[in-house]
Amino acid sequence: MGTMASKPKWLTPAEESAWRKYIVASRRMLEALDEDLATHGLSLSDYEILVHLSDAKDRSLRMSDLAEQTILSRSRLSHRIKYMEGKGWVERQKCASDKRGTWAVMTTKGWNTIVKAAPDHVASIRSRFIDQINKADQANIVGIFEKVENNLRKNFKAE
Amino acid sequence: MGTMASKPKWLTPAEESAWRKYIVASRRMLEALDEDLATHGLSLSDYEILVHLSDAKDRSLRMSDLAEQTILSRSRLSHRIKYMEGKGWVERQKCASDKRGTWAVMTTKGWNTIVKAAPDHVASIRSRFIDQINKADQANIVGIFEKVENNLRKNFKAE
DNA sequence: CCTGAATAGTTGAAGATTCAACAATTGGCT
DNA sequence: AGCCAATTGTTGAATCTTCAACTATTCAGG
Repeated sequence: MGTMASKPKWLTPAEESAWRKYIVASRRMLEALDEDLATHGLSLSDYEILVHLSDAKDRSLRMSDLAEQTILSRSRLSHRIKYMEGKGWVERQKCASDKRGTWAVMTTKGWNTIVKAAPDHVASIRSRFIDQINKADQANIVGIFEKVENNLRKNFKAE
Repeated sequence: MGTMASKPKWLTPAEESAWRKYIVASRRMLEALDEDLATHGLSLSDYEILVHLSDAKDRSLRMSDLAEQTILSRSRLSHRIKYMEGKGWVERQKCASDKRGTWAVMTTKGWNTIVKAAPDHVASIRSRFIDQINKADQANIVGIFEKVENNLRKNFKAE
């Protein structure tokens, strides 16, 4: 990135509007989802962690894979897993093949927790997001954010 | 919201994909913008605070208005302004008409800071978001997130 | 096989954010 | 006027996240 400045090419009103609408609505929606989940004693990251574990083979993942899938820093995940271990939702197991590694393993209790929370959470996602957009928009969203992410990846590599 | 559960109506693969793409790309993009701004010693919220102040009459806003415009909790804003006061970007002034109130007033130093940062920031927004989407998508985005937000407001009122 | 660089994961402290309680007004109502 | 509810803003503690340092291990190359 660096100093890209030359002549600032300001946003047009339409662009600005798109940007602000997006930012504001996104933040509020995330907040709302988080609140909904709080009913089940879960934060959004807790939920994501549990989802990825429940999708994984043996409901287990190496810490670093889990971190990547959930877009959490290793450190953050480590702290979070400690908390979740306390709750009895996950356990840590030493990894045999790579002695540096740790498996995060979902417990039955963790499984039950997410099974209970999932329907409500999906319903919130639906009512707060999916239901607000039609099929065509869905495809658009996918396309748009795919581009956004590819672009990020590209620029990141470049540095 | 409450207990909405009846039969969980899971997301279709297309819906799920739209949702995940959106979430993941959004998070990464925000991160990237934040990093870009860090070059100028600003966080995204600092920037937002300064922008809203610089748009306001006399570059001043009541704390609660500022909080609303930036979507920050009052407490968070209060802490943040303390920090920014330390940086010399803003000052607090007692409000005469309402003795409970406080004005947040942007200083010249604050103004200079944002003037310096703005071109780069706008350029990041452009390269990481706006440029990835065409005119039609822009209109779509506006429409979608307008609906999302209206819906949130509605449900919020209902509670 | 040995060495140095890279990877996995954790840790404690520093920094940021939320939470709950609080003081000081203001506003509406009678 | 007098009272109670609501509003404004701040504060300190609790919680969460980032940051930088660290250990242990693996991997690649000579």
